[in-house]
Amino acid sequence: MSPKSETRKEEIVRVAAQLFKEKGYTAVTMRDLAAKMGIKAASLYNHNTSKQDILDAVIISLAEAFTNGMQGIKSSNTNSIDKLKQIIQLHVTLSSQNSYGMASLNNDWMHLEKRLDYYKTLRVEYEDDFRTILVDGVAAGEIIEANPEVMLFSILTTLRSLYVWIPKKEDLNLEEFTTTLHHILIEGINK
Amino acid sequence: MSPKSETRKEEIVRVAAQLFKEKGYTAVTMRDLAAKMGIKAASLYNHNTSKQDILDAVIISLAEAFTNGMQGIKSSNTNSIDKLKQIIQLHVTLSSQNSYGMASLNNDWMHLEKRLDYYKTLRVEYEDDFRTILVDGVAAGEIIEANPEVMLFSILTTLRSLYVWIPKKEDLNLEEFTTTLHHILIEGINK
DNA sequence: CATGTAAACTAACAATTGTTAGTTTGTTAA
DNA sequence: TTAACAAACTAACAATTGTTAGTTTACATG
Repeated sequence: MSPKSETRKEEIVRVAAQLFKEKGYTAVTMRDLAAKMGIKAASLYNHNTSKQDILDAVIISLAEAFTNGMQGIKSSNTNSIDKLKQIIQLHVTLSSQNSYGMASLNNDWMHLEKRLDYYKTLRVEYEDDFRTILVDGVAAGEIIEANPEVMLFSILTTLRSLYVWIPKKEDLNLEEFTTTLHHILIEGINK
Repeated sequence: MSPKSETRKEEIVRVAAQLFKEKGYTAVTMRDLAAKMGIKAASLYNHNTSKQDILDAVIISLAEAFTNGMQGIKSSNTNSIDKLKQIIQLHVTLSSQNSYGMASLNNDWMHLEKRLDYYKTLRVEYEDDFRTILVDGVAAGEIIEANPEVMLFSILTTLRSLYVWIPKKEDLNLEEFTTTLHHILIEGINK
C-alpha cells in the first residue's frame, strides 16, 4: 500500500544531492558525504559502486521524469497555451519535489561520463518538443510572432531556475505561485 | 590612446574563466590552466598568488560592473519601464562581453572565501534595487499588480542565464535580440 | 542455535591537488 | 657590458582524493 520505504542506497543518493546543491559535485568528497550520513567513507561502497554512479542516479532519474512529463503533454489534445501551462506545472511540481536534484541537473551534468551523451539527448529532445509547441502556437495564431528561439530561452531558463527560489519561500503557496507564473510567462506572449 | 594592453596576469584570469565555464571552478586544476596557457603550473605563481585569487578576480570585477550599472540606472530620470529596458541592456552587454565570467558569477560564487560576504552583499543590493524599480512601477500604475517577487525572479533568472545562450548563436544580432527580449519580458507585465 | 546478510569498521593505496623553493632564460635599460 | 626584471623552468612537498581489501557487528530468518 505505502510506497516501498527508502533503501539505504536511495538515502545516500538523496543526501548526496543536497551536498551537490551546496557545493557542486566536484567539491563534494566521499568523506563529506559519509560524514553527513554519520558513517565512514568506505562504508558508502557497500551501497554505491562509485561517486560517479551517485551523480548518475541523481541526474538521470530527474531528466527522465521531465521527458516522461513532456510525452504526456505532447499527446494531450489541447491548444498550445494550455500545453505551456502544463509544462509550467510540470516544472513547478518536479522542482518543489526535488530541488536538490534540480541543482545537479542544471550545474553538474557536465561531470556525467558514461551517461553524458544520453543526458544530452534527453535535453535536446525536450527542448525540441518545447520549441515545436511554441512554433505550432504561432502558426495557429495563439502565440505572438516573436522569435521562437528567444521565447523558448526566456521561458525555459526561468523554469529551470525554479529550484533556487522555491525552497527560499517556505510559506510559498505553490498553486498561487504557479498561477502567477502562468500570468507572467504567458500573458507576455499570448495573442 | 589604445587601452593598456592585457598583462600576463589578466590573460591568465581570462583563460581561467573559460575553463571555469566548461567544468566549474573546483574541477579545474592549476595544471589544466597552465596547459591551456602553454606553460607549467608553477609558472602561474609568478603572476597570481593562488587559485582562489583567480576566482576572486573573475567574479568580483563582474559583480561590481553590475553594481555600477545599476547605480546609473537608479539615478536616471525615467519611468520604471524604461529603467527595466536599461537593466536588460546592461545584462545583454555584460553577458556578451564576458560570457565566461558570467558562468562563474552564477555557478562558482560559493567557492569564494575571503570575498564571499562582499559578493553576497553586492548581490542582495542589486536584487533590492531591482525589486524597488518593480514596486515603484506597480505603485505608479505602469506595471501590472502581480507579485513583485515572482516578477523579479522570472525576469532576473532569464537575464542571469543570457551567458549560456548568447555564445551559442554566433550570428546573433545583439540589438535585435535585446529588442525581442524587451518585448517578451516587459509586454507581459506592462499595463 | 546456526546461518546469512546488511551495513558498518580500520587501514591502506596510488593518484592528484595546490603550492613552494630555487634556478634558468631572454629582453630591456643604463 | 652590466644590471634588473619578467617569466619561464625542474623538483619536490604535504594534504587530500576516490577507492579497495579484509574484518567486525547486529539483526533477522530457518
